[in-house]
This record gives sequence, C-alpha cells and structure tokens, in this order.
Amino acid sequence: MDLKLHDTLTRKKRVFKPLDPRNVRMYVCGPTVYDYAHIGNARPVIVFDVLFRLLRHLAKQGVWDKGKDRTKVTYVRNITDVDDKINARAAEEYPLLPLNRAIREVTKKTSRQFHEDVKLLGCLRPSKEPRATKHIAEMKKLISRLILKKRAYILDDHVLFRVKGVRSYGRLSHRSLKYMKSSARGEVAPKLNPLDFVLWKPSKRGEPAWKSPGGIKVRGRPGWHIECSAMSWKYLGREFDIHGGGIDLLFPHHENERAQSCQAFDEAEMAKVWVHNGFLQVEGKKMSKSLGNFVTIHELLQTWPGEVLRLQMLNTHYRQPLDWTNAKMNSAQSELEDWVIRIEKVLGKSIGKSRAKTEVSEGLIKALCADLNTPGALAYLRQSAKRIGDDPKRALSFLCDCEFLGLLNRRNMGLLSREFGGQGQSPDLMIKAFDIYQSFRSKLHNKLPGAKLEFENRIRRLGGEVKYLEDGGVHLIQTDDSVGKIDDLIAKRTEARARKDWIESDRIRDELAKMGVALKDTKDPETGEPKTTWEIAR
RNA sequence: GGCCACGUGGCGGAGUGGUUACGCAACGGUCUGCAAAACCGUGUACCCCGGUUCAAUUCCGGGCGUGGCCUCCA
Repeated sequence: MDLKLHDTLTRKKRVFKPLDPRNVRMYVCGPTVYDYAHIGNARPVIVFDVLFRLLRHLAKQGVWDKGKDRTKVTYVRNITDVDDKINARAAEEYPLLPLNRAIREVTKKTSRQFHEDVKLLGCLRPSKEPRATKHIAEMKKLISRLILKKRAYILDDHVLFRVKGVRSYGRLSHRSLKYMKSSARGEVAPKLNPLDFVLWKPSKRGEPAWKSPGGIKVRGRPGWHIECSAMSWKYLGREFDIHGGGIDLLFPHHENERAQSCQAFDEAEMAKVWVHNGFLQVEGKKMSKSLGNFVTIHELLQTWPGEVLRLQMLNTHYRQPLDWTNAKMNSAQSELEDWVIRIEKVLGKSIGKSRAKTEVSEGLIKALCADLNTPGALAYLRQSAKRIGDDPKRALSFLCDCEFLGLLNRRNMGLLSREFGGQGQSPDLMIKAFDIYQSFRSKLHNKLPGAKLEFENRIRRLGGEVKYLEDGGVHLIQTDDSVGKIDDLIAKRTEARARKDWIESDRIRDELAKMGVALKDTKDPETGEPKTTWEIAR
C-alpha cells in the first residue's frame, strides 16, 4: 500500500518513497526543556508517533524492499537543552546554585517529566533522542564549513548566516525575500542584513560556554537553528526522508535549518518531505500564559487518562487547526469507556494477561496511508467496535487495532471503563467507594505517584479491600461477613418478578435507585435465564 | 501591513466534479411487565457572490469571518 504524505515545500500530497529502502529516516523537532510540556507540545509528539508506528508497520510489510522486511525506521527527536529560556528558568529556580549546575538540574528534571508525560499519551520512544549540548562539536563543524564557503560571517564575536544569495530561501515557508527585508526588526544580534540569523553567539558570564569556531576568542554557545541541522546530520545524514514539526516552527526555524544544511553540504534538499502539524487552541482561544488558559500535559493527567487526550487529538486531521475543549475530552472518555466495555464483554478481564495478537486491519492502514487520516482511521475503528457483537475474533482484532494506534493497552484499560464492582457489599459502602473510585480513576490509570496507596487507604477506612484485576481495573472484595445487601435485594426482586409481582419488583428497584444503584435486566445469552446486573448511577 | 491556513448538519469531524463518512445529540422502532441497557433505522450540511462545467460543497476569482506566522508564551 502506498503511503501518501502532504509535503509543505511543494504543498502537494505525494507518494512516499524512502531514499534508502533499508532505512527510513525521520527527524522531528523536540522540546526545549525548561518547563512542563503543554498540550500544544503534545500534538506533534502524538502525530509523529502515529507516523512512526505506521512507517514501522509498512517497513515490516516490506513495502519498500519488495517484501523482504528488512527496512528499519530511524526516528530522531532532539532535546534542546541549551537556550535562553532554560538559563532564565535555572537562575530563577535555583538562585543559590552556580548557573551551570542549576541548568543541569532544570534540564534533567524537565526532560524526565517530558518522557513520563508523553509515555502516558501512548507515545513510543524515538530511536534516538540527542541532546544539543552533546553535539556542540557537530554544530561547530557545520559553522566552520559555512564560514569557509563564505555563507557565514563573523561580527562582534557572533557568527551569522548570510541569507542574501541563497536562492531558495523562503521557498519552504512560502515567503518572498523582498518583503521580509522590510518587516524584519527588533533584532538583538549585530547583523549586516536583517534577514541574517545567528549561528553562534558569545556567552554571558556564568552561562554555558564552549570554545568558539572561526577563530573567535571568547567562548560562546550555539544559536537555536543550528542544533537541528547538526543532529539530523549526525544521525540521519546530509539528506533524509521526513522532517516534521509544528507549523509554528516553519518560519524561521525550519527555513533556516534548511538553508544551513543545504548550503553546508551543497545538497539540493535537506529532507524529501516536510510534514507540519496544525496549531492548537484551547476553548477557541490561543493558549497563552496571559489568558491563563495554559494547559500542561502533567496537569491534565491528574484528571484524565492519557489515552483520552490522544483520542481527542487523533480525531482531528493533523494539518487542521485543533481546538482543545473539555467537552471533547468528555466525549473521548465515553468513547473509550464504550470500547473497553465491548471488548471485555466478549474477551473478559483475563485479556489483560493474554498475548493473543492479530494483524492490524487493512482498513485502518488504508486510512493512515492517506496522509495520516486519523479521523478516517477512527471512523473505521468505530465501525469495528459496533460489529464486535459477541465475536471474540472481532473483539481481539479491534483491540489490536486500538493498541496499534496507542489508544488502548490491554494490561491497563480496566480503569477506562466506569465499571466498578464488588461482591457482597452493602450499597452504602459501594456508593461511597464508588465516589472515591471516580476521583482516583484517572490517577490510578496513569499510575501517578502515591495514588495507589492513598486510594487503598481511603477504601480501607470505609471497611473495604481493593482487588486488582488483570486488565488494570479494580474491584472491592469482602473483608467481613457483612451481608451482601445489594445481591440480597436483587434476589428478592428476581423472585417477585417470577411471581409477576410487579409492584414489589418496582418497589425494590426504586429502593435501590434511591441508594444510587441502577439495575439492568438482561438475559443470559446461553441459558435464556433472566439476569440482573447493577451499577452505581452517579 | 505582508504571507499562510481554515470556514461542512444541533455539536464534533472526514471526504468528494455527479451517488452526501463517522461519533455525540435528536427522532422513530425492536426487545422488555415497565424502566434502563443493547440493537436496528431516520432526518438535517457543505460561509456569501460571481465564473468554468452537462453537473461544484469539491476547481478558479472576489468578499466576509476565524486563526496562525512575521515579533524568544509552540
């Protein structure tokens, strides 16, 4: 199956063919680690995770090497750990430490947090995650090459890229040089031309500093754009297949990267395809600190399972603008609940420890191959979900499809459903426990530190005991000989129904309803016997 | 101001030069003693104006609206 991707440079969808059929190479701009990542950062991470999964799948199918299944996929996502924002944050947060130590603390802490966050969003680790500070040598090599070619010049201990004369500058972001000249302003560094950008700048006292290239005496540090050129070069070569990132990085970041790399290596192109994801808004407005609508992933994971955000994001095509709303989180949550219920109705909770697998469905791959049409893929999944019925094969196939997209994980999906059971408990205990369960559900699912212990303690204080299920869900178990009041009442009602004593039957149902227990009458599919199940209605 | 993207039913959101995804909500039905759940089915849309065409929501032009980048909150 051909994969089609929209290329920002040509503004066209094109069939993707790797330069090297043995190795598909993708580079995506990663986070600057100075603070919690927000949901705007989450979008490219999720989008390119899906693309990574798709590429690996197609590679395994042998799409690019005639069925030999020898293609590997190399996905590089950098970590920017040298940056003004990091310096500022470090000085603010650790005023007593030497700046360099403080910076290390900030970048260490923030990158660990980033990894925890995106893991909970169902994202796989990239093949390589290079850090800028470990690749200063490569950056300096690049800069020296550019100086040698007279593509860069030195001014006041800065090295600047000379944009004038680069024919294709502006082509990627579709901007004309002519206009940009008049609009550029407010620059910090000295420049011969306002369009030129910084490759290397002198460090202030206390800031991270390395020996400068080009014979500059004072120590300095790299500019932002050169990092990505250096790291993609080191791990993927002079020209590679896919360069990804948010549309907000298109100008100036990617335009400059492309100019540097192409000029340094005399390559016509840096990447074969440029893929950009659309911008994200929050409740119809731009997310900004001043508006106070800044939403971090970390904060969201306190109340929502990570998969819920992932599902909301995949419900919009990656190039479309995405309006993040609470309402959509709710609807994504219900949808996941529904899926888990359908799967477990057929496969049971024990699926959590099963290793059974099926091939990923063609329909799903087909949708993804059409420029990563995740809404189309989800439409396909919804159809599959409806068709599960009581067919275990379909249920397993559906589960595998969801797992492929990173939307479900069989070992940890029990808490996605609202179901919370317990045998032989009193309604009073169940209802109180259910409230606690509700408030801890996402925290438990996301395995937030301390959540499990606190949950267990609070249940214990009520007089219950927690039982963990194979799919990650929880139930209550009986701790004493207390009468199972709910079960009792249901049994009485079943008797009444058998007698056709509807008045008594409804009275019991009302009594339970008053306590917050909702009944559902079904038939056992095998025996045809009437069966009554219940759940806490809240 | 320059450039770019987007504007689809009550809401969310795909896609297409002719047959109108998908989810939620709504409505109708099946099942049920009733209810709930489940299942089945139905309706409603392509911002406005002009052009190209046998035919446009889809292509082109203009307008309006929203958002983004240009300006270290991505």
